[in-house]
Amino acid sequence: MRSGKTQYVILGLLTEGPMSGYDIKKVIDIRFSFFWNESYGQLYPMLKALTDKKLITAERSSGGRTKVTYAITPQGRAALKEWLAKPVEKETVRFELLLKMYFAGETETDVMKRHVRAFMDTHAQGLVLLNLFEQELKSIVREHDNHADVLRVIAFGQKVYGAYIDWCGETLDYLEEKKHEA
Amino acid sequence: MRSGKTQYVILGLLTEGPMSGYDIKKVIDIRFSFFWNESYGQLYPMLKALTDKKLITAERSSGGRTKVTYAITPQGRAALKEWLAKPVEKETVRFELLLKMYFAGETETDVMKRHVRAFMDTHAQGLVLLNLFEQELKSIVREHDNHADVLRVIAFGQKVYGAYIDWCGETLDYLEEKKHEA
DNA sequence: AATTGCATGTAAGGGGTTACATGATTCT
DNA sequence: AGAATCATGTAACCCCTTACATGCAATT
Repeated sequence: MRSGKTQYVILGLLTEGPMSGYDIKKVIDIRFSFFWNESYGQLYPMLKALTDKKLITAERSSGGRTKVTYAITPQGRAALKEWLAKPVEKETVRFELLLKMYFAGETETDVMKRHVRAFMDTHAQGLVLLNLFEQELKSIVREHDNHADVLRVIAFGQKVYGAYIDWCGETLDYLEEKKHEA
Repeated sequence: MRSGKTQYVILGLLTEGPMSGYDIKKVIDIRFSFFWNESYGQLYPMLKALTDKKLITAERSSGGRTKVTYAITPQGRAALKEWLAKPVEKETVRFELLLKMYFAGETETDVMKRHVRAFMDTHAQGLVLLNLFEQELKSIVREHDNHADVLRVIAFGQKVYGAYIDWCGETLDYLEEKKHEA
């Protein structure tokens, strides 16, 4: 039982209000992207399963386009709360970049420089988005009271991405030196 | 083709010298644990597959205990180098802690404090191990010339774990305040 | 008229963990 | 003698991504 957290992402998002599977996916892609991801292949079957378990309700729109709006039930809220109380499982991270850095001796220094620079760029871009998201959140008057919690989540991303970028800077310097040594 | 990087971990480690599957697992568990993981269920079948593909050779020990020592072939080295040159794929990270922080409104503040403190503790311990590993590396005379590269990998862990711990400190303060507000 | 976005869903297949099975060797 | 560690391997099972299929609605 490594995971099975898809259900809790769904339940959690539905506490903010009813949504479709498509909406949920969008929110995850945009707001959660730096710490979470889900695919339709996980989401849609799970929405069905949660409906069967009565943790959420499904309402199919009458008329033209098929659209299913899901809402959380009291049982769903209880299940979410139960999970929230459970200890966080040890996450298994996998950094391909570090693997390559570890084996850097088997390739050229320029290859590694490219990898580190690419890593730096993507995370610098990510940081920009996080900063934008932070500003956006701070500007709008608090409609929901989870604002402050979300800011903490964003702060995590900012700190960690900052650390990544720092490391990349140092490592690029190191690689530059290494190159001239050889 | 999300992954399939197990093979390159094996090839990479075997560049340092011949090893058994058991050895490889140990090295990954101890030295790579903060950025990589592998299970026997992945390792052993992959060792067989790599042997079939002639990227590594297998030598079974004669006598008592069954032990298979693997060594990299020139083709294996070439395959590794080829992979090293390929761009690093976007890693998909999943932080259950952040998911819970995002939905913190649905539970008690003390619950979140526990989670954050646990996260802080495990990574503080991890940081100690990383510092030890760094000292150890710096103390022994460089037998292999990959020392400096490995130090860079360790530095990544130190920086990122430092960022985690920082964030935990801030977040614990935030949660403390939040608790007294309510 | 065509493209993009909205919207739901399934099937196949790969990646990965866990649990189990088996047995030798070394340490206490 | 018993426990821990060395050592290899398999099978079941789950999680997850990718690719595909389908079709409506809004935009350009």
